Amino acid sequence: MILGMLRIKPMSGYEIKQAVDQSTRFFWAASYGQIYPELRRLEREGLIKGEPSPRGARRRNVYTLTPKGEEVLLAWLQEPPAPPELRFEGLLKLFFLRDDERETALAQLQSMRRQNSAALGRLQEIEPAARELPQGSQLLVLRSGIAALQAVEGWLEQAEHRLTDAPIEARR
Amino acid sequence: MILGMLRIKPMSGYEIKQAVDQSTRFFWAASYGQIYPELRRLEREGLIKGEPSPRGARRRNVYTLTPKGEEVLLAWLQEPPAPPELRFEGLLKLFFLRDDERETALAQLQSMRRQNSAALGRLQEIEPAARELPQGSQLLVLRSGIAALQAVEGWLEQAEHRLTDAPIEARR
DNA sequence: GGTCACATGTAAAGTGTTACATGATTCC
DNA sequence: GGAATCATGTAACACTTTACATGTGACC
Repeated sequence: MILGMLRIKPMSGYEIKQAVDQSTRFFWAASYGQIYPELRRLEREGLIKGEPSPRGARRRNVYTLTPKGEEVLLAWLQEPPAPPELRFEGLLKLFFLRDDERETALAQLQSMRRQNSAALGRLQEIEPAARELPQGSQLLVLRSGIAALQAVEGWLEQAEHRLTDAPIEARR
Repeated sequence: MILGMLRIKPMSGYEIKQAVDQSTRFFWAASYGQIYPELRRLEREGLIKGEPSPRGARRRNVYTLTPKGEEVLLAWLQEPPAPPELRFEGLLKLFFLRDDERETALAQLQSMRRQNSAALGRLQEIEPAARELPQGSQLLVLRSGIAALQAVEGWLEQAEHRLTDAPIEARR
């Protein structure tokens, strides 16, 4: 991820973190605790090169891809991707809830929908600006997120309705 | 997750692992390296109780929820869920690929589609049997997975077509 | 006898988050 | 002066995977 970010343009660790938070966060997050040690390691391995580039008296290190780093990045970009990994606590809770705990299931579905709508809203807000992005694939990826969240949204609504409209005897 | 599984029925660590692999794996996975130590910890904390239940000379430990464990489980089931976490390497690669690397982007999309179709196929295979599951929510969760994967499938196809049909100049 | 599924576990390595610490600059 | 942002970093902890180790039982 760091190599990919640095191919877009040379950046400091702080800027990489910002870029992640503004772009890949939804499908690939990273914290300072990962980024700074990793920058050192990548430099030790000769894949990137750091250069002091202070702003006033505020120290700052801007990293650039080395030719070797670009090589490694390109090879990685061509390898088939690892299967996606997901950790979805909401679904897990739903899975464990029994038919006699419909109230709780409904509440969980509503929580999930709130979260999902919020995320979808954020992506949709970004979309107009993303049309100006230099690389078409970045817009593509954003739209994949929008499509997936919209599907989840639809499913959540349907599930909620099914629980709400369910047979009378279960309703009490 | 362990508490939830044990509420369905008392199980050994081995059986819990099997249950996870057959059900929640797509949105919540677990390895033996997590399960066995965790079973010990949960027993130490009094949330579950293990009992030797050998099959022949093959030792085996079956764990049951204690009242305290059930209490903790119910409280957890009612807490609002943590936001889902995703790690999707394929999207990350796509994100970093430039418009002049369309061949690679296409290959990655195809890899993703193969993976996605395979996963979707597995879920759809399960679906008929899942209608007989004791809890409606389990079927609900399965269908959420099917819906999400179908959405991704559609998006992947569309993205592939756009890349294939697009003129050499970048297409927005 | 060999292979596979049953069954439990540990050690090491790898991955990742959180909280903290430090200091500069900008803006109100 | 105080708060927010820029900027870098570490330490502790939590989490997870992988590989290995051990032994039983069923089936061919």
